[in-house]
Amino acid sequence: MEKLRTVRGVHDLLPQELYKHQQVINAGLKISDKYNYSQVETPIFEFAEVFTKPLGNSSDIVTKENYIFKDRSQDELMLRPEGTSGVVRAFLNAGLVQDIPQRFSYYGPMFRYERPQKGRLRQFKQLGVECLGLSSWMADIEVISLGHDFLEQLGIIENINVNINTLGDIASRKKYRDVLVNYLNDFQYKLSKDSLKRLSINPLRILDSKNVEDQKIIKNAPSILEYLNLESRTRFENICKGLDHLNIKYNIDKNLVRGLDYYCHTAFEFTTNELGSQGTVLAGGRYDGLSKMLGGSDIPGVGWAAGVERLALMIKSEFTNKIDVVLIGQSENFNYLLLPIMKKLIQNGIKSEIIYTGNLSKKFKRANKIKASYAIILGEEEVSKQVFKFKDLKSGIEKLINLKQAIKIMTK
RNA sequence: GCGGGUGUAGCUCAGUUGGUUAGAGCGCGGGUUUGUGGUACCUGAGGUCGCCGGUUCGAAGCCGGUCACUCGCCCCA
Repeated sequence: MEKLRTVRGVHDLLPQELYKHQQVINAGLKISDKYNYSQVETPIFEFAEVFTKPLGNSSDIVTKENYIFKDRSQDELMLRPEGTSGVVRAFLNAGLVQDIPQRFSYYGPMFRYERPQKGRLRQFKQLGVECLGLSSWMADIEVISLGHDFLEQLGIIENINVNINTLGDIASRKKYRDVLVNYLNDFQYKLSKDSLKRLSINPLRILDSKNVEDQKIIKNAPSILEYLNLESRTRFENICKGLDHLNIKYNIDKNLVRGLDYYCHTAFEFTTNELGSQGTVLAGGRYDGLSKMLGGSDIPGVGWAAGVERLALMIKSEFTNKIDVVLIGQSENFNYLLLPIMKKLIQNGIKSEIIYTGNLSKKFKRANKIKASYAIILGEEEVSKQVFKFKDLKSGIEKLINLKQAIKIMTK
């Protein structure tokens, strides 16, 4: 018992829980399809560069959270830590640059070597969408709208906050970065260790530090919104306007930045405070530089990914396995006669189970336990009369009828 | 990677300051019921007290280590 278990942060999914995941995934794929995002699937492992190049060497995902290994031909492979890079790589490989825009949805397991927590596993599922080939801000709005509809479908949107920010284009960000570093330099002695490290590597990330002392400093830091060039600013304003048109409520969070290097312009997060510290349930943004980082041509893109497990923790629907009918033989000799009957029932879309073992009392107990609505009982008497006994397990009423009649009752 | 909490039956949990055969409820098996369930009653099975080591005459309870879960940090979906 102790010897055989799953590895840390990796869980089995039994019907109860898997059902919820399925609810999330089905809702996500369905609404994505309505927005004309077609489902794709990419491998769960890739050459490591597919992820290391775009994610950037300073990101935690690359430096400490990856599952990286060499296979027997000494290729450096990585279990995918996120979905976007793989989808964009597939898009480039398929030559779809010739046929833009492309809208994709996907879901599947991702892997990150992190300390497990509620809503944070080492193998977890993400469902995401990517809109490739459109630099128009309309695509940003579309994608956020899709995410919003998704969570609305799941019935959890009232517990969600939408936060949005812009990182600007490269020029704006560079300008802002200098201003920010200049500002933060004055507080070097007060910054947390981590933030101090980031001051030279990735100063924007300091903005979403949760360290209390850092936050005091950040509070008065200059805002990127003041350093956007005209193009970046109008883009952001137009997106906000678009969300207003859709009646999507959002907060502008000037400290919202993304951990991954390939993001630019729009960044957004859908968060909840129902899940403790792992409150981000869906997040994404624009990643115009990604395609080029992967060695492709300059293809803009925008998208998001949602945490299936986190969303599953929020939905209420419960799994109940109800069965239409059980087939019961008076003794084991009758079991083989039940098989063709069951086959007919199944062909008519009736969920069935033959209860093979036990005396009649046991069989009915099981019928009850598995929440069967009806029972078909076959014994000597029935066989001689060419019928079977059909019992409504709710009312307890029994009658002798044939298969056709039984199917009629159960399919209406 | 860092810090706090937890680990006793399939599940939820009791277990006094270390002291005989470690308990309950639910669930599971058998029976009351030789062609009939849900209720009720009777009865049974199931635990190396996470694992390893130490202290002790004696450890589920104390100490150390380890593993897992959990909460927070980091980071992220």
